[in-house]
Amino acid sequence: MPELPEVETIRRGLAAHIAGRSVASVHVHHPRPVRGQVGGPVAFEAEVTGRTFDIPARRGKFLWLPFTDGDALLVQLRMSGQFRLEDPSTEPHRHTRITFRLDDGRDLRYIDQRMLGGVDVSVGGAVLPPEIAHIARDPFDPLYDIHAVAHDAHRRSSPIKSVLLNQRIVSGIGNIYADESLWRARMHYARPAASLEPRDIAALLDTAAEVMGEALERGGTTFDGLYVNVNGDSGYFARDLDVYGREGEPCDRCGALIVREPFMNRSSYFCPRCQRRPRR
DNA sequence: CTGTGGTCCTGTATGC
DNA sequence: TGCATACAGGACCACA
Repeated sequence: MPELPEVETIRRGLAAHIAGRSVASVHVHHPRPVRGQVGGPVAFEAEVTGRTFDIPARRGKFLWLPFTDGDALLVQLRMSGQFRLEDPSTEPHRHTRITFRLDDGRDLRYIDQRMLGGVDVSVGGAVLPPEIAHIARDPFDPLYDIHAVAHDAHRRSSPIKSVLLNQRIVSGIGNIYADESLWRARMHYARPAASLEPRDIAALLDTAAEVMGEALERGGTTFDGLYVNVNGDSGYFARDLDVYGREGEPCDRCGALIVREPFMNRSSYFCPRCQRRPRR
């Protein structure tokens, strides 16, 4: 569920509280989120106990919690993963899957309703986990090369939205921010990437970075309890969305009614007047 | 090689 | 009320 702004909000929240903390104990409540661990939950608990966290890092929607020994905890939140830092005396959320007891007496709780994501020990992954070496840099990465991305995209036959969602081309953009960016750029989601000039694609990428930057300032987008920061609080960007989730409501720009269409097994929201469908 | 669709899960909303 | 269906902020993997 979380996209770049939400994951970055979580990363910052964790950075303020777990950097320098060591893990006193670990308890895995459900095996699925550690399914990648050889030896299962028991081995995971033993692997992580006693290690010390460094400053959390992120690429796109991937989060990792480096240990001071050079390894890391690689986290894929996918649709419903979240972290909360809470006092052990508070009642855990019903979907709490892993509890990390820290040496300051607080609990880091990994909560995940659907468990599509997971947590893995990444050997040697402190700087960049090898498991996500194929994930492209995101627009907030200092080494992100927007012109290289635009030229790559320009060679693609697929719809421009598929390009925005392809984490091997540019990472961090998900279904919400893809739709919001396309609306701002007045571009239809089905427009073939190859039909666009690299400069137009670069402008779209700039727009995507702009939208995600604004969302980050608001603490991310929340519709329900499935995205919250480490304190359990919601972000406020949902009230600033222009098209996502607004089927049947008037476009903020022209007043035409927002349309929802199926696209790649999910939904695309757009303004039929501002964002003209490509011919053919 | 590239691009698309099914799949992994649980929960909520909606319609009959 | 019960039941069925659709849908949900993602990404991997098989297959065309």
